[in-house]
Amino acid sequence: MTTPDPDGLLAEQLLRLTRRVHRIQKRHLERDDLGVTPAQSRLLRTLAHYASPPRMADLAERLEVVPRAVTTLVDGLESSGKVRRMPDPANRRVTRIELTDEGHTTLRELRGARRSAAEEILAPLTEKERQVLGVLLDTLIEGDSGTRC
Amino acid sequence: MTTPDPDGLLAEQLLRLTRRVHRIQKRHLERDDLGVTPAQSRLLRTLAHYASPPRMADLAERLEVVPRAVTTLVDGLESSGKVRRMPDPANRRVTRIELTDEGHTTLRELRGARRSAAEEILAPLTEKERQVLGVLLDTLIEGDSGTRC
DNA sequence: CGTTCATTGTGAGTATAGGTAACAATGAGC
DNA sequence: GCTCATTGTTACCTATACTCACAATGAACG
Repeated sequence: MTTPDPDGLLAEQLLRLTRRVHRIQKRHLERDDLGVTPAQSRLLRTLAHYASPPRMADLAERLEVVPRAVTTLVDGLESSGKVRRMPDPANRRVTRIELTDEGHTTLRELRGARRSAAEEILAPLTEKERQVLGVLLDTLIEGDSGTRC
Repeated sequence: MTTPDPDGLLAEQLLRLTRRVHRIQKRHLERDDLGVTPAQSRLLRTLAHYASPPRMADLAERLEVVPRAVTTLVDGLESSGKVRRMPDPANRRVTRIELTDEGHTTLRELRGARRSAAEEILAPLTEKERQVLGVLLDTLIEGDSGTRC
């Protein structure tokens, strides 16, 4: 009651839980044999949110990683034919990333994997609790950009 | 309202948040220059929970990693003088892990780092919200061992 | 025009965290 | 004794993300 978070217990729970999320996600991805890693899956999903092909830098910002990390992810996805690097005619420094047809297909199949993984992870929670958790996590994530710099 | 978690959104928030936790934790550890990685910090903290020096296998189970991972962590901590491998007189296969004096000192200093890291992470939440989050995370973590096997 | 400076993506290398597989030493059961 | 399980470790592989340096390009400005 007095000390709900003595010395980072909550952060520890968070990390512990995430190792679990990671494992489950990986297992579901492997089960469906989609040939993408969790991080690649995230990039694919992010990609789908754009109306027009984003630049590498855009993806880096969205994914909250350094640009170099995006290069690695796109390398993998491109070599497996899920995305395509497209030169930007207006600015020859930028390359835009586009989903291929196969990428779209994978993305659809991925939805199933993601859904069942999420279901497994969130099984112990009721609908209501999931909503609450969602709000709390959102607050924490939002809080980041606010307190930054 | 109708679909609080369309296709693993919650899991994604969780992962995203954890990357943030990781970064913050790492930064705080580096700031204090304690010479331990986040995972090593976790092992040290786990170690403190035992009344008598645990075996490697015990630590692996508690940390939810394969024994091999513990070997690596202990290697690092031993080479920096924070823990000591002790042979078990009763069973010559097992090695027990003990905190050194320096390890105890580091652990104390670590508390500060952990606390400030946790504070930074949880800043956007009220006391009450933290409690709720704690319960939810606990439920999720507990749910694991239940549905396993 | 040329010089300087910022932007963009990437090569090279590193660190962290984790995993598998094989194995040697040891203990336990018959 | 022989067989089998346990314990930690050696050797190696993967995924993720980082820093640093750099080449190519674009922008600003004298």
